[in-house]
Parts: sequence; C-alpha cells; structure tokens
Amino acid sequence: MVTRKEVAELAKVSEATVSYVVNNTKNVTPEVRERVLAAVHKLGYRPNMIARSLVTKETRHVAMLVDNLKNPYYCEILEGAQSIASEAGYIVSVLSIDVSNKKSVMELASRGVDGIIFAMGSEKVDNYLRIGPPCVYVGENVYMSYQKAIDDMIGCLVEKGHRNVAMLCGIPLDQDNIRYQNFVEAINNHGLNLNSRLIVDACSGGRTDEAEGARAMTELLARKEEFSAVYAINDLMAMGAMRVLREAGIQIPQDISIIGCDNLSILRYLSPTLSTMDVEAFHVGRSLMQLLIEKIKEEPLSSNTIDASFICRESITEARK
Amino acid sequence: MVTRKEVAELAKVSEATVSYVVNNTKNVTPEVRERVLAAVHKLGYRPNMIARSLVTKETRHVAMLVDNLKNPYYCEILEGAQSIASEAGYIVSVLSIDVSNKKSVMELASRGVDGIIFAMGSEKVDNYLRIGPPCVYVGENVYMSYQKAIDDMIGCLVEKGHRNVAMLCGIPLDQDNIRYQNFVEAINNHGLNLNSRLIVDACSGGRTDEAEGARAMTELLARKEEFSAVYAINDLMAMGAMRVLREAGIQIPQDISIIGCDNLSILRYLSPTLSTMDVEAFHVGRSLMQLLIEKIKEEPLSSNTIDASFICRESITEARK
DNA sequence: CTGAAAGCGCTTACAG
DNA sequence: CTGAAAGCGCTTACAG
Repeated sequence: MVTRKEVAELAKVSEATVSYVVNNTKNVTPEVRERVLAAVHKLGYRPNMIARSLVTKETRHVAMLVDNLKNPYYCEILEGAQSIASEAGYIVSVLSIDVSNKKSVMELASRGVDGIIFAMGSEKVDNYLRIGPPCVYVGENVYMSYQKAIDDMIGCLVEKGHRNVAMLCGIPLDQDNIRYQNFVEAINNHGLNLNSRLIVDACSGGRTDEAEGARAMTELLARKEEFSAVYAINDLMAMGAMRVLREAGIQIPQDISIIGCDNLSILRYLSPTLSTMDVEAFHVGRSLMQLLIEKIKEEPLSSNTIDASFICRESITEARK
Repeated sequence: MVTRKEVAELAKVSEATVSYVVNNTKNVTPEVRERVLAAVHKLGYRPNMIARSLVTKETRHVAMLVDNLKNPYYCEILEGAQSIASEAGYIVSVLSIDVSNKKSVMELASRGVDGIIFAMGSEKVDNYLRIGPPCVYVGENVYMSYQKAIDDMIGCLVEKGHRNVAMLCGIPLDQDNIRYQNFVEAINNHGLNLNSRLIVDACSGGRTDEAEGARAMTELLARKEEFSAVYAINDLMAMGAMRVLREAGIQIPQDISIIGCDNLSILRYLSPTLSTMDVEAFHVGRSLMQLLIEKIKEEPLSSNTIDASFICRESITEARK
C-alpha cells in the first residue's frame, strides 16, 4: 500500500498537507492542491482506514446481529441497511449469533465497530445493551406494528367461516410477545373465543425456523383440539408447519388454512401460495441503519413506525362446515 | 475503552509487559503474569484491534463478495465460511456487489481486509484479482465438479423417456460455462441430440435469480421448440421458470420436468418438490475460508474438489408419449 | 496558507 | 525476566 509519506514526497509538501487536501479539511492554495491530487492519482494512494480509525475513533464499520442467517428475512433487512450504509461510507458485517453469547459482542467492541444492529426480535436484545457502541433494534424509535395486519387476517378468516384459529408463537409468551397480544385482541375483536390449547408456546431455545414450525405443529396436532386455521409467527415456521400437515395427510387449505409472516419472496413459489404479512423488511433495514447513523453522530433521532399488512393468498379458504 | 496503559499502571509493570502476557509472546515470571492477568480481568481490558492491526498489518477481517445476497445459496456459503473463520478469530463481512465495480474492492483494501472470498461464479472474478489482498474463489484450489451430477440427471431423464432437454444457462455461453459443457457432454453420452434452440443463453446482465429464470423460460416457450424437460443453472432460476410454466397452464411435472441446482433447503417445501443438485454450499464455504487463511498465512495451499450430486424429486416424471 | 510535532493504542526488536 | 523506545499511518491543534 502506498502511504501518505510517499505522496508528500512526490508532491513536495508535508504529510500534513496531504491529509488536508485528501480530507478537504483546510484551505490550501490551488497549486498545492493540484500537486497533491496529481501525486495521489499517480500513486493510487488511498488513506489507510486503520490508521485513520485509530485517531478518529470511528471505523465506519457496523455489525448486524441475527439469530438465523438462513432466514431470507434477514437478507432483506441487510440489503436495506446496506443501501443506507454504503451511501454514508459504512460497511456492515452480518454475524449469526447465538443469543446470550455476550463475548462475541464484546469482541465487536474491541474491533471498534461504530454500532450494532440487532436484527433479531427486540425480546432478545436487552442483555446486550449498554455495553459498548450504540445499538439499534426494532422496538426503539423504529417500531413495527402488526396490529392492523393481524386484525385483518382474523377478520378475513372469520368472514370465511373460521372459528378456531391456532397460533404457533415462536417467541416465548412470557417475553414481550406483541404479536401474541395482537392476536388475542383480534380474536376478541371479532367475537371469537380464545382457546389457550390452540396456542403453542415457543420451545426453550427460542428458534423460529422450519424445524420449530414443524415441532410446534406436531405438538398442536397431538393436542387433538379442533381448529381450521393456523397463524405462524413467521413464514419459515409456517413452511415447517405446512410440511407436517401435508405429511399427516391434511390438505391445505381445504382442511386447514395457514398464514405466515414476513412475506418472503419465496412464498409465491409455494403451492399453495402462502398467505402472510408484509413487513417491509427492506424498509426496516433502512430505518435501522438510518437511526444507527444518527446515534453514532449524536444527531437528533428520527422515529419510524412500519405497519405490517395482511396478504391473502391461496393458503386461505372457506372453513369446512 | 480501557487501554493497556491503565492495565500497566494497575499491575505496576510496563506497557510492554502487558502485551507480553496478553499475547503470550514472551516468558514472564508467574507472579508478574498473575498481577497482569488480575488487572486485565478487573479492568475488563481488551486489546484495541485497530491499534494492533496498524502494526501487525492484519485485521482478521475478510470480505465475501456475492452477486445476489438474496440467494440462500450464499447464506450457506457464508455460514460455512464463518464456521471456519470464527475458530480462527476472523470476522467475515458479506457485500453484495455489482460485478465490475472495482472501486468497492479497492475500498476493501484500504479498510485493510486480510482477504476476499469471491462467492459468485469464478467467471466473474478475473478482473478483480491481483489487486490488493489474497483472494479465493471456486475454480482455484477449491473446485466444484458438476460432471457426475449432470450426467446422472440426463441419465435419469433419458430413462424416463425424455429426448429433448432444454437448458437455462444463467451464465453467458461465451464465458467459461462449465455446467453448459458438462450438459453437452451428458447429452452426447446418453445418445441424445443437442438442439441449440433449446439452450437459452444468459441475459447481458448475467443475473441468475427468479426474474432471469422467468425471462429465460419465456424466451424458451417463444421459440416453440419441443421439449419435455428443463435444466436451470440454479434453483432460483428454476423457480422463476416454474412460475412461468404454471402461468402458461403447463403442468409440472406431467408436461414438463424441471431440475435446478444448489439444493436450497426451501425446495422441499415447493410443490412439486424440485429436483436439483446438491452442491454442499456449507462445505464450499468452509473450504474457501480454509484456503483463504492458508493464503493469508502463506502456508502451503490445500486443494479440494467438491462433487455435486443429483437429487431426483417430484418435479421429474415420465415423459409424455 | 503550510508544516513540525504530539498522540491514537498497540507490537517488537533491542538493551540491560 | 523486564522495560525504554521506535514505529505502524494517520489527524489535528498549534505555531509560524
């Protein structure tokens, strides 16, 4: 790598002056400026960000923590975050992290990341906060509201004659499980009865992937309760659940209607196409990154609520009489 | 952040000694060692990696470049790479990059990444190499062989009575399109005739996503050639193609059998389940990262060939008479 | 407008 | 075994 020193020598100026023109941080006579720029160009000089970081204390490197890299939902969040990040000269690293592994978060701090995006549910975040760099997550300044989407979904089901709607929770009920609360409200709103035996709580690990969807659905079936529709807390779980249903010889949607959440692009290729809720992940990613930059620069914080919207597809049909 | 200086003061040793014990890089009397360790612990000291990097010239930060973050294939590669990386104390950042954007690669160099994994096809890599840090990609030391898988696939199709097999290439034919070559060989091996009108070349952009699959399939249908099976260069393209077929009222697999490549975990949730080739993406990711570390450390390079294997699922059936 | 100098937090010969 | 010192490549008051 060519250093500032070489540029200074070639341009016959001091090293400081090179910094001044490269960073545009001080007035410099046009001629000197030209000389430096020419040297920079000729040598292909690029400032060493490591050295710069050591003094400025900023790396323009942020980390995004997810609990399951394979969930395409996070890819969209990431793309949203990167779209803002790259404009602002930031780079974002995704790390798949087992929740409760404080150590790796500490390591990020020692690497000097300027900030952290917690992309997993806000329920899992608390422990980490306050250590090290600024953090953002959905649930503080950037909010996600599922209320209308869930209400619309229940409304749609009721209209089609469904009375018993199950839920696969994904997130433990003892935590701040807003989607569960919205679900209960919606059930009440539409005059249904809540049957707690149709609510399948999360497993202890707190995963929300296909395997957990399968597990939860298996448990639900074992309970031998009557139900004609299931709402899973995300699409991956819904897909796992669909598979279990299919293997049990239960037809979707004729026997059971099913709804997921996240609107993964993949859903349109399933058969039946899966009903879901659009959560505008890309938008969420953008908002989180935006907020993080504001926190880093200690600017006034913006606030943003994103509304999920219900999407009805083939996986929902009239309930059997 | 607590610095080495504070540790030194607390432990009543020189700053150098702190480094010696933290890095375990020199003999130190047990007592001194204890004192230092105690201070480190008490203060929660972690070496500033930025400062360290400035002198050691290594950041233990590598970048992985992909052409479509949304392809779950890359997520698996990433997970494989990270599994090796984290053992070795490396962190890997994924960047979605528009090929031919040399600038961003240069920026990575100025950020001091120790190496780069090019996860997109090796066809797209050439331009970048030789600039900056060590690079790895499939096609050098880590090889992917599709030969057997493609031959098995054609064998399977022939056995089921297929005579006219189309291919959606994804990668331009003028580039080093090994899968196309393997396809041609397999066609010949099994006594079929190659009909070049059944080969749909990539679009100029060189994308390989659902949209490109849809585009290619639309083009194929427009050619009005007879065919009973289609091989798409990856699963995403196959899914896009499936959709076009379905919308055209063509049944899968009764009218057309279809095969993808990558074995995305999602495929088992499609209906019909999609035949594909397992490319062991996780394994590929591990091998690439392994190789990259060897290059970085200037160790002897390992070499590794990964064989894809054909997976026959519901999307293949007997050809119509 | 320009530059000499201190300092960011480390590593690592070198000397004692 | 221990530490003083140079140096990694930058930024940025400060002085001229």
